[in-house]
Amino acid sequence: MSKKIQKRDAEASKALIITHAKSLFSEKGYASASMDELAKRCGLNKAMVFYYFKNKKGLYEAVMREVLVEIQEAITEENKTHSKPIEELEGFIRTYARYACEHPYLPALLLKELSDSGAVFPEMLFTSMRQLFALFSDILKRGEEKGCFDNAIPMILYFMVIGTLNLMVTTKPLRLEAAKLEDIDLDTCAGCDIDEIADYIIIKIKQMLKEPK
Amino acid sequence: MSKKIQKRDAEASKALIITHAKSLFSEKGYASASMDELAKRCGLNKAMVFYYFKNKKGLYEAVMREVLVEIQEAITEENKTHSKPIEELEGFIRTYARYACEHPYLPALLLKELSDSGAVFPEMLFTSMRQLFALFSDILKRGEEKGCFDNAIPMILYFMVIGTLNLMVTTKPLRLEAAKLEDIDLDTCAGCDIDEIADYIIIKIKQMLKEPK
DNA sequence: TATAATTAACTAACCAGTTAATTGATAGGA
DNA sequence: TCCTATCAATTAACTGGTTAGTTAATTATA
Repeated sequence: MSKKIQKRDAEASKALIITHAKSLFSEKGYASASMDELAKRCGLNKAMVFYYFKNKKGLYEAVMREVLVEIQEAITEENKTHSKPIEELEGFIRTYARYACEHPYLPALLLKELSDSGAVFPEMLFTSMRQLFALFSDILKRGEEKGCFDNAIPMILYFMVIGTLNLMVTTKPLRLEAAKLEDIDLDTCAGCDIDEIADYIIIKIKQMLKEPK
Repeated sequence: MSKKIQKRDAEASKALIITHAKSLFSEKGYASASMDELAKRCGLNKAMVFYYFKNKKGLYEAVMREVLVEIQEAITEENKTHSKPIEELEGFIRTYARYACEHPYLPALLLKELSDSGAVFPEMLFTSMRQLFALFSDILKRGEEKGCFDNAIPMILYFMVIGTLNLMVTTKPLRLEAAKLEDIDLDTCAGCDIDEIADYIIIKIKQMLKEPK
């Protein structure tokens, strides 16, 4: 069943649209992303977008679904390789960090959605985010039961982790620019790579969860 | 010099536009905010917007400037009442939290800007954010010199604080909705007020900055 | 030959920004 | 106190460009 190269390939066209839509939406945001430009980037006729995805919202929905499923699967998969809560937590943070850095459309799209309270597309951001948060929350809960974590409020800690990582990824160009100015002595971590950042967050989160003795 | 009520009042019209623009931009984002709708909300003619602010970008600039100056002044003012770094840090977090909660357009606008790397209006977001960050950074630096803080990377800690607070504010409606569902046992802190959240963050940040002995 | 994929050309709505005309406040002179 | 010239504030109506979405015809494939 190997696919031969053909002029017409529904799957290929669909995938092409999603790929370019991911970057377009994350660059411009939902409202400013033009379907004309998307078609041009894909090298397809604009009508194809509506043929496959009904309308702009439908395309955005498909994009968000793919993005969220991807990150969720990556993290869930990685999580299986650990048994101790501390290792699970470390894995969660490191995997999210790497994934966000390699797929920078994710933090951009997520922050845009979260700053809108899901104005464009509530329901599914909702379910997917809830599932990811549930995984994080469970790790902390198990850790508390085993006595290795103390005084954890999962919701706040969750936003601490993904909020910080998302911002560190999306503001990278901004921080690089700020580093060039030398009027005030300010370290914007412009040179830091994502693993260093993840390591630092891990250390600090661990410190936060240490039981006071 | 008391202003009498008159049919024509430039200052009042200008202020009216800014006020409604703040909420419109934070609700819809820059691209989706329509100047027609803004004029309707203000009860003014659309041409007034362009008469006072030249163009949409000019209005957005004015809005962002006001918002950022407001928060910066609030924090700088509060900061003067403290002398010890730990108290300064506490004050910074608590003031930002309260201000963000009382003016929810701030977190919405900030997250939108930061997720774009300042695509709409870079220069001044830049300077203002840098000044606010400089204040935060200085507090940590002084704390480290006095030996009360350890292993602080200001940029990451800054995003940890404002990232978490911004997200907790903007996602409040989302978290309230999530709390109604009971399929999985998940605490979304729907009932938490901003002071409790700020207190928790303060405790955790303090723990993170404790010198290891 | 039937059907799925693709296209060019179109529409109707919207939107930022302009313009020229009009209205209201006000200060100065008679 | 009234008249009026001036200028600032306000308006309705318009423009040109863009956008999401449609349609009917065309081409490739099995």
